[in-house]
Amino acid sequence: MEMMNWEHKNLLNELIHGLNAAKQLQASPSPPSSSSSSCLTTEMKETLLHQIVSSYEKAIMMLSGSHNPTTETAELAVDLVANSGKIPESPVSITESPKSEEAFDPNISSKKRKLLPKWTEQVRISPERGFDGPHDDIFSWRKYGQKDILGAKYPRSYYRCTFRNTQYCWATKQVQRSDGDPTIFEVTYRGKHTCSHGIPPPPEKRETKRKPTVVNYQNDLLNNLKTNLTVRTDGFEGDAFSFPVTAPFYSFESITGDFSNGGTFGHVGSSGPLDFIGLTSTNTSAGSSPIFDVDFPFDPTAQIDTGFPTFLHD
DNA sequence: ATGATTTGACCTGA
DNA sequence: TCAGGTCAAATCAT
Repeated sequence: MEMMNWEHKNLLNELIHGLNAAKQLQASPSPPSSSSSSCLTTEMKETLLHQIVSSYEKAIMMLSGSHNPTTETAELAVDLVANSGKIPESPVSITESPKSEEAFDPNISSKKRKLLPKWTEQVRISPERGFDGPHDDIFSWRKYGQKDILGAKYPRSYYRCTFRNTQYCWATKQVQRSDGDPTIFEVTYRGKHTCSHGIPPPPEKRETKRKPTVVNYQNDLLNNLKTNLTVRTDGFEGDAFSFPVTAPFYSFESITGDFSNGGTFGHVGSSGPLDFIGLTSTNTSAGSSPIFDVDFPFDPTAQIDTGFPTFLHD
């Protein structure tokens, strides 16, 4: 197959990923009652919905290279499910947050900071590549501390958003290497990014050309994807699907297009109600990757209007 | 020169 | 009091 660049592959993977989930959702008859065993459960639909939204967000983020709509959209997805008849148990380990205007408060108190949404991801690195730790999201972090934790074999590292002082972005993350499996890093994020990820707010709203810094982030992401990693989202309470607010993560084999082995993609857990997320579920067969023969109906390098709430504030 | 990281000191909440 | 989280001066990297 002709070499397709990483960005295209990732985009295709995400779009196909979302499409698969959407198809499953579509194929599921809406149950008149809760009796049929062939129908997806509400939890399964919820997971599918998250999957769809997540995939499209990731694809959009790759294309736009800009902001991060994920949390808002995750909340929307949860709302949609809730409105369809069931109030889901929180599928994302995010605690309620103060509203967004507080995120821009340069004098946000430590108490308020503690109320910022918090969630955890487990990131597996490839030890043979000599990777020290996860460097795996599009955001720009500055390390501000490291601490030995009682009973933990490895120290915990503390990072904050690079744009904390310039854009009052209060997002932080902690990285803790797992005692049991040193190839796994537990990354705890706190707070949504309110920054524009290095892009100075444009003088005119929208219609902005992508800045070189964004390209760098995307290149970084692609490099990381090449060198890294598999993300496990199976460590969460119950069988919830995690909604990372940060960059998309992939297993290496997904990116290289080899799905013949069962193709893990993002959610590789087997404990959840669904194990459909691998791309083998549809029109892939061993030894071939027909999904890569799809034409791009648009210019993937073009800036697009995502329609999501943005960080391009006045 | 500038920005990032390191690391001991300090702060805070349980 | 102590563990976890943050600050900030010193140091390092570019």
